[in-house]
Amino acid sequence: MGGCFAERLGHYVSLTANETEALGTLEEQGRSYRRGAVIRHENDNARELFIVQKGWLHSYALLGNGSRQIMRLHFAGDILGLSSLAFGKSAETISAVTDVTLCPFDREKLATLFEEHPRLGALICALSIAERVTLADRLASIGRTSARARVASLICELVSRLRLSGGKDMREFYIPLTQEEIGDSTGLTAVHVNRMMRGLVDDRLIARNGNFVTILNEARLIAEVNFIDRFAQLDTSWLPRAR
Amino acid sequence: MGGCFAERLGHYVSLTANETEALGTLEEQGRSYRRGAVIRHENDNARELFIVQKGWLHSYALLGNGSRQIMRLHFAGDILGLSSLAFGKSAETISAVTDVTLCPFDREKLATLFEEHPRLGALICALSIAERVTLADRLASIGRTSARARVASLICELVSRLRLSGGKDMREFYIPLTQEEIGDSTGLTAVHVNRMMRGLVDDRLIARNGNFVTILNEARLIAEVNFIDRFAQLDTSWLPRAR
DNA sequence: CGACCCCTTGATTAGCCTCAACAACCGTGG
DNA sequence: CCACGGTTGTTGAGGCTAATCAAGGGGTCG
Repeated sequence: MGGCFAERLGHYVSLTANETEALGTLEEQGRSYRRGAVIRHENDNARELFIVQKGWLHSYALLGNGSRQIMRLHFAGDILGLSSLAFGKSAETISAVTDVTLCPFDREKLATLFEEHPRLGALICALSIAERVTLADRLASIGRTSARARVASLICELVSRLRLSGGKDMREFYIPLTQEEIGDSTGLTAVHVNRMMRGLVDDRLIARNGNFVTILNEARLIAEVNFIDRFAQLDTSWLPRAR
Repeated sequence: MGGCFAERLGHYVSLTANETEALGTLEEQGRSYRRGAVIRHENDNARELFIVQKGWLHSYALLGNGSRQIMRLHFAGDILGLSSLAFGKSAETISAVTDVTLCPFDREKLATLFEEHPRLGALICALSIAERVTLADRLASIGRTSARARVASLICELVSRLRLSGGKDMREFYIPLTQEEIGDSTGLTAVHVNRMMRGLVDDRLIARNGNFVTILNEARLIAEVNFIDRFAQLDTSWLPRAR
């Protein structure tokens, strides 16, 4: 416990002792939520951000026509609720896909961080930009590719992100998403997601067993998709010096 | 021209003399490009950012299947090329929709800005987050709404953004986009964009005359769409103190 | 055991794409 | 000044993809 945020940022730069300490003082006690819990509704006033310590979450918008668009899945290490920095309220609903533990910290304390540790402020800025770019990738996937490619693309994204914590050689993944959730991520109906997954299985690109997905032919899977692994290559060379 | 950037950031906070000066030193001489010029290709190494001084641009991705997804339209005052902060290269192709003038400034100088003017660093961070949220709005539009609603939504977005510089009472707008570009923004074909526009005209929601679009029934237009005007309400209350 | 959720599959429908043809417009060069 | 090619807008016909509607099965939790 403690240091969720430092651990995350430490992936990108070597933190000084000063920085690590400053990050430590941001965080409050971790909080746990049950599967299905709503952490925050769209338009809730929000002065807190979170680091995900354990579990899966997703953020989504509910539309007037009753449908839902999932914007992003969040795993351990991800920063939640950045939109409160820009708007003071949540732009999306955030809810727990599995049981989760979150490390909250206050938005006001980030101001101090920007003042006293400009390198960390700039790094957070870079992370939010990287998140925007992955959203743009998904936009291209949904706007301009077939249903099959969208599903394959989501699988590629999950694989790439899960390997960050699970090791580069992982081939089998536990994916606690319903087909409806996959549909809401990819702009498809659950029924059609089912058919597309079946197609991928029939073509031996993947195998499925309950919520476990095994990658059988990664080369072909990637070939069907416009997948770019963004977070693999964050450039931190321009950041100011550490304090 | 100095001060493009200061002018933009000045919309959100009152800049101190110190801050204005610091922003002024960032900028190099403005550069002009002709309609259709590519400012930057996807994956170009890029150490520069730009502020748009005049004209329209768009950023887009070209997919393996030959199609294009336009991520965002950029107008006067917008910041271009933020993705180079995260990756050191451009995540998207940026090109000029009309003749444009851009004010470039160097990425390295932003590091100094983060150090010496933490408030401005935090503000830039907030702006990049706001941009992410508008991208998420478009994702929901494309993933979960009909062709007609997507086109209407794009019109609403343009109207809202053009009024920022043109005045709140504007009802007629010059929109220098081809129907193909509208399609590439909304995930539709040019042919279908044409039919949807025709529908909006037939229903007297809008009128068209060449590239001019007049809003006839804004209430109904908005009612068909899940439109939220994000930039109207940027929250800067948490920012650190100015220097 | 029943209720509910999720997955699966089939049949049908609707929305958007593709292909095609033509008109209008623009900038260019003869 | 006009002829020309190229781009953009417009409209129709037909086809394909994904949605909708529907029904049944398995699993889990109370």
